[in-house]
Amino acid sequence: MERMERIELSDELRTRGYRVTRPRRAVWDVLRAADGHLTVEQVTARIGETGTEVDLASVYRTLSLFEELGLARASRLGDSEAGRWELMHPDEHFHLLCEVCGEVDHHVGSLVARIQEHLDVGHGFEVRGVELTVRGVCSRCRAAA
Amino acid sequence: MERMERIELSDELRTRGYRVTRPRRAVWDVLRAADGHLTVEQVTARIGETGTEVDLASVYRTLSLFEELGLARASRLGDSEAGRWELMHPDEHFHLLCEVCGEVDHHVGSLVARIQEHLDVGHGFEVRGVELTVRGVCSRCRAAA
DNA sequence: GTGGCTGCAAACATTTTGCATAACT
DNA sequence: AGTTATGCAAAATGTTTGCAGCCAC
Repeated sequence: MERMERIELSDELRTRGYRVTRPRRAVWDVLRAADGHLTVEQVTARIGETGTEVDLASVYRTLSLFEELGLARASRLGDSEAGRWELMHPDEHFHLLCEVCGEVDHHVGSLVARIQEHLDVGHGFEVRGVELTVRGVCSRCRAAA
Repeated sequence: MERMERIELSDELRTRGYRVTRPRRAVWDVLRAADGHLTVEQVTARIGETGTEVDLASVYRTLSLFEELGLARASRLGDSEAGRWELMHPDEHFHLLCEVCGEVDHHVGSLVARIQEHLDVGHGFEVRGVELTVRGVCSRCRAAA
């Protein structure tokens, strides 16, 4: 499984003429393991924990590349300054943003697909995707309050 | 009408012990006139166009205050760095984000309300609000392509 | 070997903050 | 008059870029 993911990345890169490098593998592995929503700072820190050192700038460049290749995407949920990154995954899902602690979780379900079906925005706007974010308070923060 | 809006702001501020100042009126007027989604830079520039000068820092502070008072809110749609501000309005609406030019439009409709009705995220998450963003290409950019 | 990629450092963009002064009440 | 809010400047934060050397191909 681990190996498969790595091979997928190599293919994705090499097929389009990009090189497979240590920073790119490292960022990929971290995003893969994290399952969602890390800041660049967090990605870099987690890479560091594994013994490898990768420069912030390289992480930024790598994430931009991944975005370009359709492998990852950024979002800026909440009020925090920093962008948060996750690997692209095919499942329909939306985000649960806790207004207290700022954490972002996923919620998988058909809701987004159903929205998209019923969507008619008119005005000649060509719909390419739908993003749904639910703001609220997560169970942990409710327990703490 | 103009006057009414200004009186509303004064009440909102004075009721809670805040002062009614030139920068606060200026920011309010600009947001009111713009009907949505200006960066802080844009707000400041538009104030400048009316002859008044207000410092960037004051615009930031004013917008934060408005947010605290529930009068305005920020969003960070798209890939741009800068946050965009709009006045809070009671209508249910969601955002149309053009992936080409980056512009954000509103779309009013019952969709968001209907989503909220059918929403069951489980996990003890307390839902407070729903944000829907539709990504795509606006009619202008489609025409230009 | 060579061209793309990295690390480093410096630039850039956005937002926040400290402090003396101005201005709202 | 008393204090809050402003303007200015400096700092903090997040992201991008130029360039010399390194490494994947």
